[in-house]
Amino acid sequence: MDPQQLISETLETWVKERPDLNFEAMGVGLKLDVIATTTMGQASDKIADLGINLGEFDVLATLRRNGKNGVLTPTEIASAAMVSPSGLTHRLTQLEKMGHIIRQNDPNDRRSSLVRLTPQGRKIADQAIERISQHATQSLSSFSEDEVEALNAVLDKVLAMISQTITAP
Amino acid sequence: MDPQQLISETLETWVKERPDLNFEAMGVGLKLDVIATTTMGQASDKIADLGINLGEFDVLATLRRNGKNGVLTPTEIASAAMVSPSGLTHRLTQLEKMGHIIRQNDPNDRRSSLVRLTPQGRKIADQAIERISQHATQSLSSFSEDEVEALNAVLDKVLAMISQTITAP
DNA sequence: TTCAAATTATTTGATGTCAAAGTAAATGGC
DNA sequence: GCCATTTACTTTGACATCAAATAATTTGAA
Repeated sequence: MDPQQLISETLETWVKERPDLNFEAMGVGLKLDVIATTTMGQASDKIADLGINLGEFDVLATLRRNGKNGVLTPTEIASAAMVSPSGLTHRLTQLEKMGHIIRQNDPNDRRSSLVRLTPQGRKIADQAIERISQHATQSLSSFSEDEVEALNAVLDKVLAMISQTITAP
Repeated sequence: MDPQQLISETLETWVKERPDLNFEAMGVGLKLDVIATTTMGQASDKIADLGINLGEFDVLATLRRNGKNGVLTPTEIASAAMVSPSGLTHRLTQLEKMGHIIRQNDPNDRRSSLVRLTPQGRKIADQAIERISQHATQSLSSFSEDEVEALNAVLDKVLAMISQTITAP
């Protein structure tokens, strides 16, 4: 069913069943979730034929963005990609199988390792970021420059609020 | 790391590495994703001690909102909750174990079944929706009424655009 | 110096999800 | 009325993720 209609019906019926509660803010959350899920799903589709998923792209992108040599430790990647250590291990294993990264010993700390982007991995990362950024731009193409800026501003404000909540629950 | 800072650093480094691409829209998507993920995580935490997760709550809520008798078929629930058939079966099994729903035979169609909310399940659904709606309201408490309305409007516009994309890929 | 505590990465076990196959029953064109 | 098609739900298999436990190593305080 049409997501937009689904959400508005959900809110309407809740108001009818529980008129004592306020659902306006929850509606915002619901919409944000549907939008994010849909958008990420579309982005995932855009790079599916490159053989990687969004989580793996995130790792390649983190290495690619890291400029110069494209080398980081797993800990550094995990913190940048907001993924658990175990989740990262799995992603690195997959990417290594595909030849997009290699794991090397860290000469300074034998507990750790160095993850290095291969030329092939760099190529994949570049193709993926091109498609993803272009798809995003296209998705917002009916918004004016001012509207995008306003959207960015309000999202920044929400993000700032969330950051507070995290540090002070 | 602070999500807001993480996103802005990500965008900055991308601009530096790939000045040929436009990352403004992608930034919007990134922010939406982080906000949605964080918000849903917090909502999940709010109901964790009720023994249900967000997906299970979605099923209970769908039944609870359905007014009068709180009876729906699995197909109806799946379409309202935007979950796959297999995912729904699992949720129903869990909820039945907890005693929040019961599955009955559909007298009119023996392929189908009727999912009925128990009084206990109704109580859990009511507690959960109270907490979730209140948490959402609190999360947006620093926004004015006008700002929330503006936020809603822009999200509606994005949703409308997404609905188009889905039907015409 | 020595050893307990912290750090780093991986493994393990559990969860939640989906796609596709499987099972069962209703529907409708002929 | 018959049988292929459609519909409805469940089961199976695969996958990604996380939390917790584990193993190896470094660090730092006594």
